[in-house]
Amino acid sequence: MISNKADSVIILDFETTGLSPGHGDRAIEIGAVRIENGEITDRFQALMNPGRPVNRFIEDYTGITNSMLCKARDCREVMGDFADFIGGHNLVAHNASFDKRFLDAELKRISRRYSGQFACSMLAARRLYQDAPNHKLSTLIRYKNIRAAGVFHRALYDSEMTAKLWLNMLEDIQAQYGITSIRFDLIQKLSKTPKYAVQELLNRNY
DNA sequence: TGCCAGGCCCTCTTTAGGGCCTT
Repeated sequence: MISNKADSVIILDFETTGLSPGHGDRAIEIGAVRIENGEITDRFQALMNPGRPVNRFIEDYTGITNSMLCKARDCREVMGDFADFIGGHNLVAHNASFDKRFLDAELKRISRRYSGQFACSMLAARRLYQDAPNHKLSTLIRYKNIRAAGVFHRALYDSEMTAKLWLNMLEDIQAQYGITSIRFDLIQKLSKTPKYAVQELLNRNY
């Protein structure tokens, strides 16, 4: 088991009506896990009613139907609970720029904020696993031989898979570079480091 | 009815364009 500051985080995933909150898209499901000391210690999952129907593509892509969303709680209620769940934790998502846009937009609607920093598992994986076929979440799970027993594109399952990938990355950094206490900002710095400079960054033992 | 984004990265770059990722 690993124990360091970088893995005391909330790992989250949104399912949404589309790609852009700036063009009116809304969240329809939030899933998240809390990781502490290398283990999942808490979970959050909720569907939320966006106030309008989702299109057929989203129903097929996520398995979340309009019938399910009609019975779901309002986005405002769910996001209020989720803001309480994340508290002041640092946050991780796969392609974090996407989830951050929706988190910011939904919390703005209820005048809530968060104080944690975001890290992106996809950007970090692009540096660490440069030989992977691609850096989609499902591909990286297979690439790392992580046990998967569920269906991708549901928020809680994707957040759990992202959490397992995140822990694998921390273990790989620890094993390959001997960094015993991996700080969250090292992962953020790694994500912005050019590929050719990754080895140098990690060899510095931060 | 059809279409709509945005951040990051790479390169045949930087006075730009296109692919990757997310739903």
